[in-house]
Amino acid sequence: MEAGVEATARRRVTAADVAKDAGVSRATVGYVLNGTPGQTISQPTRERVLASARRLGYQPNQTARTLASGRSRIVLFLMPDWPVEFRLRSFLDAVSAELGSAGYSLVAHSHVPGHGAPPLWESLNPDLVVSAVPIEPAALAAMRTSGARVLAPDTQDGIGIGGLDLSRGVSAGLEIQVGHLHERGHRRLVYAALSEPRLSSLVSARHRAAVAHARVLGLPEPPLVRLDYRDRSAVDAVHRWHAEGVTGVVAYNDDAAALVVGAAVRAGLQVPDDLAVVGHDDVPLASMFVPKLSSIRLDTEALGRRFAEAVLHHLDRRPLPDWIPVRPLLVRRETT
Amino acid sequence: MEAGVEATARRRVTAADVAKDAGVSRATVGYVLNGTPGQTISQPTRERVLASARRLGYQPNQTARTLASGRSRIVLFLMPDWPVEFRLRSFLDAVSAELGSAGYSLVAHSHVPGHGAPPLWESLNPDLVVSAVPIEPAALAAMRTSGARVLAPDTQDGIGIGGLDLSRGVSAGLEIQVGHLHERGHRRLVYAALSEPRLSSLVSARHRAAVAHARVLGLPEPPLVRLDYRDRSAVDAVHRWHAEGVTGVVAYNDDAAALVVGAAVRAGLQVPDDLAVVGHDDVPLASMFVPKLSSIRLDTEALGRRFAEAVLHHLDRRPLPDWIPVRPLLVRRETT
DNA sequence: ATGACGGACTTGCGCGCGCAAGCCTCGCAT
DNA sequence: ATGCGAGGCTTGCGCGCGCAAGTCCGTCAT
Repeated sequence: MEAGVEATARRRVTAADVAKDAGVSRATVGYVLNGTPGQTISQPTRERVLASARRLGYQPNQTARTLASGRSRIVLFLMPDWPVEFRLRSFLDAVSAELGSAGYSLVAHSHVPGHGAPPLWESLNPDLVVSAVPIEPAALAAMRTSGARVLAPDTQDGIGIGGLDLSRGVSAGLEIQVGHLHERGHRRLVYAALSEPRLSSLVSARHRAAVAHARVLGLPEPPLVRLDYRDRSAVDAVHRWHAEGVTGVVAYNDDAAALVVGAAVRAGLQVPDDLAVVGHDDVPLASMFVPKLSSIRLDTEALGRRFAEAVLHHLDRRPLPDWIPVRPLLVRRETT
Repeated sequence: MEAGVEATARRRVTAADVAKDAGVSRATVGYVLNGTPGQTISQPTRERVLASARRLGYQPNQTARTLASGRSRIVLFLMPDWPVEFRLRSFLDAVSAELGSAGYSLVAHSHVPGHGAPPLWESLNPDLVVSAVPIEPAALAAMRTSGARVLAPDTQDGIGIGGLDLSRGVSAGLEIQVGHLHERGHRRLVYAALSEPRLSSLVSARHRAAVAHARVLGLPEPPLVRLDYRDRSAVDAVHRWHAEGVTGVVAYNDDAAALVVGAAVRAGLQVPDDLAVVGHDDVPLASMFVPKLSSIRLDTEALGRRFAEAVLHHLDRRPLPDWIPVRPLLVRRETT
């Protein structure tokens, strides 16, 4: 670490410095640099200001700007403490890129309940808080009184977000999972998930969707089974299913699918003949597993772009455009 | 969405409102609420102020506070666009919790190069930017002139952070991987990674560490092999290794290990007799795979706590305590 | 010559807060 | 009676910026 840096740490350059340097008033600097409409600035002055700003390395202080204008150009995206696997990641990247080109910064944050950190929405003063999960009324009130607009799902069920129905895409994926097993001749199904407490709300929401679609197809309702990869629960479950005549497993995600398939293989069952399994998310691992996992792939990038678009509409208080669903894709491999 | 909310959206309550309500000056409100040392406030006044604040639901405006005090109590953690898998996640959670209890908010952000979003450090005005990867001089200068202190690794190599040598833990893991294979009698090793461009800097750093440790043990240098799960590269590699007498694979992470093991099984090789594989990270999947993957587990939570502690020291400009390394753990399963 | 008008700026207030410095009012020592 | 110091507040400035409302001056129609 060079020592000179600290010495150079003089006061940061403000608009006043630029003004003095360019021989104009501070307001003029603001008008030039912001291109404020309705203000006419002569070309020579404009150039002098721009030259001074560049020369001094002027960086507007966003904090002051936020205070003065009342807008921070920050969007806070609140998630439950989901594991951020790579699809969610590419979703966030897409959202971030899209919002970025409109001048907004996305801050994605996983809220871990009950660790006494100061709430992020207070420090950030975001223009908009988008939450993927319902927010307790108290916290919601706190956000609103702190000036932010909040977009959160109203139902307990899902990850629908305000007008933006993300859960549509999810339930569509489920319909494909269930439909695929049905089509392959499986009648008795179960819904399998890892006993990961952080995901339990999502799990039960999806399970409900699975039940609903099974009913539509005239199948018996698939029970929800939570498995733990640290014990024998998966192996036991597989044996039980085999005895009971269950032949199809709808997995919450590819991890759950892998666990089931692994247990089945170890139990000596034939996959997919004795037991067929469909995962969800199509993580890279799905195609490395032996046997390769059938799964559902969502175009999360497209989803992210759509989502960002909707967020931008919301920021401008424009009515939301029609939500064109992003169709999930079935990737058929060796487990069905 | 209830309609009443918008109507209720009156101006947010400020310290001035509280002052008026309590019949004191605005400064007094500040002194009471901040417990400013060196200011004596009588008990009755203090209680009146606290009561008013509570009654009105006063929330200090952090933006104004940041502007006035010059400190935002935000720490920005910059990562390359690593896939945020679950170990990194638990690391971040631990850091966040630890910083939170000291009144700081952690904002973790993956910088995706070249998407034209406004840089986050400007909007956030963080007290400290901690970067896991080296920062280009230009960006570093920009951060510093915008007032933030910056902690970034000086070497090109790794994820060492300022004085906090995270890379120590990593290379320790590698030594265990290489040492374990060596101990099991393997002499010709390769270092296998996924051809994920986002990880390439980490991959080459770790590969160098693997080479270094192999040399220490008197083994030939393990070459770096990048595999792609979307093509036949893994299967081809496995065949080649078998022909060349390579019997041990040090994998960059469990994904890479899974890919190699899967390819070996499909090629009809015996794991671990023909080919032994050690992964890294011990993701849940590692114990679900067939065969179960041997792997390295890092206590990322402990690592996170240590790290946060170091960050706090830095924030207070206290000298860093001695860095006690967090020892990685070898989890031996079926692939070695 | 007079005024209206618009271009090209400047003055100044406000955002909400932290904090230094000032101002009373007591009680108590002299 | 006077001085004095401390407790308990208030006044007021500054943080850096956006933006409304001036001010000044040259031009052009009347």
